[in-house]
Amino acid sequence: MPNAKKYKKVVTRFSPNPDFVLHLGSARAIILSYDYAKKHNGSFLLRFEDTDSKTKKPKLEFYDAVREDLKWLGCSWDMEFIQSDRLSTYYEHAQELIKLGGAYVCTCEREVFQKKSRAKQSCPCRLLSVNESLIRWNHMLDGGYGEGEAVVRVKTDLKHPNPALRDWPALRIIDPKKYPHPRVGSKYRVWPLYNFSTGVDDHLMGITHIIRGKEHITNQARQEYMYTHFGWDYPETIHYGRLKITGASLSKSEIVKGMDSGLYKSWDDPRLATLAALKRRGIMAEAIHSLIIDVGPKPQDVVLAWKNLYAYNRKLIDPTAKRYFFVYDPVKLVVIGIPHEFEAEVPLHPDHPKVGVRKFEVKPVNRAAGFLISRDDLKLIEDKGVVRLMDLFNFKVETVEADVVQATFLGESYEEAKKLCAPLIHWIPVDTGLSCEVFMPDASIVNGLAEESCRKLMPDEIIQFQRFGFVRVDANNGKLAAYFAHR
RNA sequence: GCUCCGGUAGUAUAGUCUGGCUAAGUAUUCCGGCCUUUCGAGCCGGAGACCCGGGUUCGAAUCCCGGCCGGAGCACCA
Repeated sequence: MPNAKKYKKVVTRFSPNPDFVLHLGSARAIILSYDYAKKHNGSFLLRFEDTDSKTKKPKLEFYDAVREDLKWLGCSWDMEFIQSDRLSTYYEHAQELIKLGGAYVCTCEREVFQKKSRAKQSCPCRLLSVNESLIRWNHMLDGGYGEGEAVVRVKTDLKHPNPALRDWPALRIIDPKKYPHPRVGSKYRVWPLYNFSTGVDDHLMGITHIIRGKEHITNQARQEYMYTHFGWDYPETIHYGRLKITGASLSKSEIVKGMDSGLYKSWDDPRLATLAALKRRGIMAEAIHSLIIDVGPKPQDVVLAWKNLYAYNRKLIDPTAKRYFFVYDPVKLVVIGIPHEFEAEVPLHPDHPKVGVRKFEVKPVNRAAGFLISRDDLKLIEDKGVVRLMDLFNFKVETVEADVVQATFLGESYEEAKKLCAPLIHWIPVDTGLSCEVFMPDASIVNGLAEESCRKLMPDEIIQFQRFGFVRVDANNGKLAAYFAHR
């Protein structure tokens, strides 16, 4: 953290446009900003940057979605601002800046201005007196100009090598009838552009450290001209690179496209790396937190592997996730020669016996009993010949057909199974089980039966289906719906 | 095209500013072994990297130059 000691109190902010949901990339800005503020006993602000009702139109639903994601991440904010409530503040500062000679109202057509700017020449509007500029400014406010007819420009250096920095636009007119704002409707016609509102707000709100993506590096250079006009000091900045995760798009336009085309049904589709999707899959906020902190704020781009995130998450959930049997794509297993009834007790967590057990009753009829096992295990069974049902007994395979395996009881001893190198498989008694579908990360669905004791699972619980993977319970009413997290 | 920025193992990261203390540390992944009534966890071991080429220097991942590759910006978007 650069120069943290220079400031009485560190203040950081997260400033999203509420036109989209938050994703793993957003988490970088949020967590770094939040953590740095808290580490220095400072405060963390949330500021909605909703000043464009035309091309990046905010949507009401996203204000709350952002708040919820932030809370979920554990990054509570000390103050909240919404830029569409602050238009009068921007107007005051625009007027002041014009008075200071640091800005002017430009009525040139865009192409005309660009041509002049590229030639490093001043446009005629720049040469107007402060008074004339102020008259034009009032004209913007009172409706004398239509959309696109006038813009406030901040004076910079016309000879700056980067043409993007030359006299950048600060406020423009949006037709309030055509493009009403979702919060304030058609009340305002003059709206600040990003660099103006952000620059003014960062100063007014006492932001000391800005942590944001490197796409804002040139914006800093732009804003510094304005800060100089006002006589303000620019905050410390950290610009980090893009964060990507293999296989999942974090690009807004691509995700929106997928939503529009119906490819994704919702913002928390398991294929997406939105915070909502990760949450639904049972990725803990703390896992994302550790990951982001470890990745840090370097300017390099980062392409994460999912396994990396999973490793953080597994460390968190493995100690507490209860274990259950889930037989996917079930196949019947009939075992004959069973000498007596069994009541199997299977620990809910192998490393923590105190958590308790689940019980299974096996009552053979004519010394025979039926079970359901996963089709995946068929090959294993055929290959090995001798297999153990976990925490129950060993059997010898007689025949393996497409939908049923015939077998003979071999013994109860676990030691014997070990000696015979018998593989251990999970199972449930036939005619029991809770219908269950697991939503996989690729949006496919695995159907099967979860053991009876899963009936009492509550939504949001993160459990492990043994030999299958960790899942988060999404819904459980007569039928279990779960989202796959990872192995 | 112009203006910037960056390139350490499969992935991520430490070290780079202030050259030697590091025959490059850590996490994860992968492989092998141990343990374990899960293909989970744990334990032990192993494999694996400084983009390339010059230069400065007694000595360079660290400094300089060139190349290559990647990224960002060049909106009356944020």
